[in-house]
Amino acid sequence: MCENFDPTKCPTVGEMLSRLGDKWTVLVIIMLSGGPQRFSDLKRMVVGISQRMLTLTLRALERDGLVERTVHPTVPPRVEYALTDLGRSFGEPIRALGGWVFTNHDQIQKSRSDFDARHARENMKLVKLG
Amino acid sequence: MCENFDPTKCPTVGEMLSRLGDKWTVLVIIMLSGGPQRFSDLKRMVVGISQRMLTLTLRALERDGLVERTVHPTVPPRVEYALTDLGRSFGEPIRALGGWVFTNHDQIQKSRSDFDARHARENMKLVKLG
DNA sequence: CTGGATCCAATGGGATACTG
DNA sequence: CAGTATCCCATTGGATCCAG
Repeated sequence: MCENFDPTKCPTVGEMLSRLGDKWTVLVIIMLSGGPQRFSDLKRMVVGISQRMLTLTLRALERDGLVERTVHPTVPPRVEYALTDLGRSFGEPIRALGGWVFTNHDQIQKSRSDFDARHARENMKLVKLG
Repeated sequence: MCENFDPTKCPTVGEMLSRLGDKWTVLVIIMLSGGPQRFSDLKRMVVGISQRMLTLTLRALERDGLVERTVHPTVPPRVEYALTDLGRSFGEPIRALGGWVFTNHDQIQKSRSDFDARHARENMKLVKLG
């Protein structure tokens, strides 16, 4: 991947992969792909996320320019988060990845259960009893 | 991503994303994309990886059916790792992702430095001195 | 050479309480 | 409502030692 391109850009690839690999980023992006959302609405939509992690996730996405944060100076405060053009374009490779997993899901699952079965048999030998 | 597809497959998407987000998986896949490699060769190619993490990474990839492990019963032992067809096809969405980061690298970096500059200014206010 | 077992430090992330 | 600060636990990953 880095062979044909500027190697100095490779660390950024690693950083974006780490971001994708964290527990919440992709879910938040998916939820925002339907349109802007308020903080508390996102918290409700992304089931299981904590206040803290939603804040951290949104800050990271904002810093990378994938999400735009808009504060409406009303009372009570109203803050909206929306995908930027960059954020929306990011959805494309993500969907490609998701599509790959969907199409190959069964093969992956079969491979896993086969592997686990093989490994279980190997462990049986060591027990020698039971 | 999950809207139009079988929702039971979504956890697998999360698992594969976590795998991609770990520190070594993508690098190992890239190194194997040129052809089969021995354990110690991989350890040399993937600079900085520990024995332990190379083992864990390869096991995970083998379990998912992306990598095939072949033991040649010689002495000293010779073990080769190769991408399967599934593993090679996985490279496609990964490259798409990498390509996206490469093309948008500068915009991401600019967004980050802008964000950091803004945030630095905000923090200055709190210091009130210096 | 391949890789399992163990110990340890760093990080990720949840629960809770508090603020503007 | 939209966060920030703190505490705490689970997981990740590096270093090292050991074995087939």
